[in-house]
Order: sequence, then structure tokens, then C-alpha cells
Amino acid sequence: MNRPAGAPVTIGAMERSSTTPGGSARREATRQKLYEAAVTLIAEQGFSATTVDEIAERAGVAKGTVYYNFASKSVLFEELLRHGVGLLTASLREAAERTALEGGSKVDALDAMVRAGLVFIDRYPAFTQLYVAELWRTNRAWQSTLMVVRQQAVAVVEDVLREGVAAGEFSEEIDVPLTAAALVGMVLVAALDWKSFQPERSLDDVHAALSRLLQGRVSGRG
Amino acid sequence: MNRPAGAPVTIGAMERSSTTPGGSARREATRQKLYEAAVTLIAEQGFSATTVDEIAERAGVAKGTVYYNFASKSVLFEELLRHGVGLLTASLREAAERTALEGGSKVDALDAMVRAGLVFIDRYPAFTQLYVAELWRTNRAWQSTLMVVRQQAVAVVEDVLREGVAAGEFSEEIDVPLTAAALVGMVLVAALDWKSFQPERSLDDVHAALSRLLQGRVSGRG
DNA sequence: ACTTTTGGACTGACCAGTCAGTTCAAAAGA
DNA sequence: TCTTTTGAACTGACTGGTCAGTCCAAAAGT
Repeated sequence: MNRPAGAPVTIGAMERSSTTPGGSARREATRQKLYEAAVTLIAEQGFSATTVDEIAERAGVAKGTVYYNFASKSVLFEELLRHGVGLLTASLREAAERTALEGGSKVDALDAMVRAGLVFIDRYPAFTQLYVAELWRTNRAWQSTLMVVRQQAVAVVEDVLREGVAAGEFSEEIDVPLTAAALVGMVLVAALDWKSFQPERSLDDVHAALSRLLQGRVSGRG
Repeated sequence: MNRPAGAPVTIGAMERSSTTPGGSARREATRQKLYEAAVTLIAEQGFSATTVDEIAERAGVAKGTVYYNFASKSVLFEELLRHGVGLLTASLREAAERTALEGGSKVDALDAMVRAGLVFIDRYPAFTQLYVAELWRTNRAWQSTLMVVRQQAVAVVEDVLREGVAAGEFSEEIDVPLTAAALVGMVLVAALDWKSFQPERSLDDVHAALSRLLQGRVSGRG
């Protein structure tokens, strides 16, 4: 059975993955189903504990199809990573640019990126979880893929920080890479906790709390 | 070494680590070796990808010994988690109390806890990595252990925040649980990035950068 | 016509957990 | 003092099961 027309696809929507130049529409749809199945299972159980048979079954596809579309289990996973982080960076960059066009400050840009990050995690919690679980591992096959992909995402934040320093909006003494990592961590962990332990809260609510922290409006009475 | 003659196997559970009521010194040493071997391997490869044979080999012990000391691979892992987080929470609490005794403000207490967190991660990077990788997973055997252990750690931060609000030092509008999670995330991710990508930097250096962020000294020149 | 998917049997490696047997230092006995 | 016994701790070969990856002829889709 095919997916109903127009039904949204999990990590999908990004056309023409760089890894697959000449895929037919049908093939692309199968890949999407496999991504969708794999992302949840791996987020729940981890890569090694997830079997190819499970992925195929959840995707409603034969095992042979998995190997027709991906060279191996690891390759499937790597392409999933690239795909997901591509979406995230695009979204972050877009948020920063939009703020710039509207004449906002760099703090506004950071705030917009915090929100973009929350929106992403809200939409793809399983992907985020899986990404965090793998990011700092060593000795794994997809190590280099992860490094590249991490740098892409963090670089967007670093760029905004550097621009803020250049424009005199941020102190020249801030440590750009480390501050960027800390900001990403702040959003990542707060959002994962939100999704895991207080999923009923609204995005606006969470965003407001993080904004306050970001803008140093923590000290002093209300 | 066998138990000394007549040494009482006290029923009162105040003695020894909670996980090992009546461990001999030899046994305790073996367990320690197994923890050390397991923590690195699992941090590098993940739980499922790490075999019991590997753990035994790295610990310099026969496979049977693993099962003599722990009921299963999962149980070994759970006790490892409890052990590690116990160390962390003790350290965080100690930092907060020390600051309080010295008459520091609540921001000082947070700052001291940030440093304690960094010291911990500096000393046990593998444990931290493994912890982060497992924390938000669902459907796993040690799920409940993780929840308990997470709450212990975050609660220390939450307590300081609440005290700060009560004392009028922090705004009454801050969202305590979420802000605590965000602060933990800030330190966690910054520290893991430090260890993974710039391990040559000093702890003081990293701490200074995070302090600046914590105290909102990011905006403005110099 | 050509591409993609199916289904499911098969292989070979790998691995968690078991268990009969070994080790050895301290306790008991002589 | 010397010998024997005890049993906790440890060993490692073995078992039963699992899983990634292969193969391929037939069917379905475009």
C-alpha cells in the first residue's frame, strides 16, 4: 500500500538528496519510508540494537528492498543523519537571515534560532535524540559524517556570534566556538527534557523560558 | 580473601555501597575493574555494540567472572550508572554547600556547580558521554534507573534556583525545571565539545567562558 | 522495455549466558 | 606446627539463538 496522497513524510521534504542524484519518485518514496522507520527505531533502541528486519517491517517493505536502496545498514544511517542535519541547518540559517532582513539585532537572531531549533525538535524529536546519542561517540564508522554535519550546524550559530562581535553588540572577549556549543546545548537539553518529561507544554512557553535565560533576564525580581 | 571468622553479616543496611552489601575486598576490586573497562567501551561503541567478552578482556578477567559479579550485562550497566551519577550529585551538592557557607550569592553557587560539573566531566568523560547517549532513550531496560538518577542530578540545580527565587535574587518568573535543564545542557554540551574537539584547553579557560554566559556578560563591549 | 519491489530461504559470523571444573587463602582440625 | 577442608572467586569451552547481508525468480509499477 502506498502512502495517501499529500500525507506528510517524516524527515522528508528536502528534495533530491545529494547522495541520490537520479532517484525516481517511487524510489524516493521508499527511501522516505525507510528513513521514517529507522529514525524512530534507532532513537528508541540505538543503532546496534535495531535490526534491518525491524526497519523493513515497520516501513512495510521487504528486506531485499532495504538493500536495493542502501548499500548497508550503516549507509542507511549515515544518509539519514545527513538528511536530518541538512533540514536543521537550513532552518537555522533561514531564521537568522529573516531576522537580519527585518532589521533585528544579533540577540534577536539568536533568539530566532533558538525558536527554530525548538520547532525542529518539536517536529523531529526522534531524530534529535538519535543525533545526540551518537554525536560524541568515537570509533564508529560514521564518525566523519557526524563531524561534518555537527560543524555545519554549529557554524551557523558561530557566524551570528562573530557578526555580533564585529558589530560591537557582543563582547570581544566571548569565546565564539565554546559559547556556540553552550547555546546549542542549552536548547538541545531543554527541548529533549520538554519532550520527554513535560510534553504537554507549549512551544511558546518553552521558548519564553529560554529567551529569558538567553537575555540574562534571570537575576532580579520579575 | 575470605570473610574473617565471626564477622557479622549485619542486616542493618547502613554499611557499604547500596549495590554491594557484603562484598569482599577482592570482589570489590574486580567490580571496579569491570566498571572501568565497561565505561570506556560503552562510551565508544554503545551498549549493544559492546560485547561482554570485550569487557572481560579489557578488565583482564574471564567472562565467567563478569557473570559471577553481575546478574547480566544490563545489570552491570545499571550499577555503573548509579555509581557514576552518585559521584556527580555528591560533587554538585558539595559545591553548592561550600558556596553557601562562604556566604556567596546564588549565582555564585550556580557558578561553583558549573565548575564542579566541568571537573567531573574532565575526570570522567567516558561516563558523561555514555550517560548523555542513553538519557533520552525510551523502551530500554534501565529506563527507570535513568529517570531516578537524572532527577537526582537536576534536583540539585533546581534547589539552588528555587532558593534564589525565594531570596529575591532571581526573578519569580523563571521556570525552574526548564531553566535547570537548560543550565545542565549548557555545561554538558560545552564540556563534551571541549573534550572532543579542543582537549588542550584548560578547565579554567572553559569555566571562564561559561561563567560569562551564565552571568549575562555577553552583550556589550569588553 | 526497464526499473523497482517482493518474499523468503540461506549462510556464516557473532554473542549472551551457562556450567563443570580449578584455584587458593583462610579456617578447622590434629 | 603441619595437614586437611572449605567455599568464595574465578575460569573458559560450549550452547542455543540472533542477525547482517546475499541471492534470485517472479511480480508489480511506470
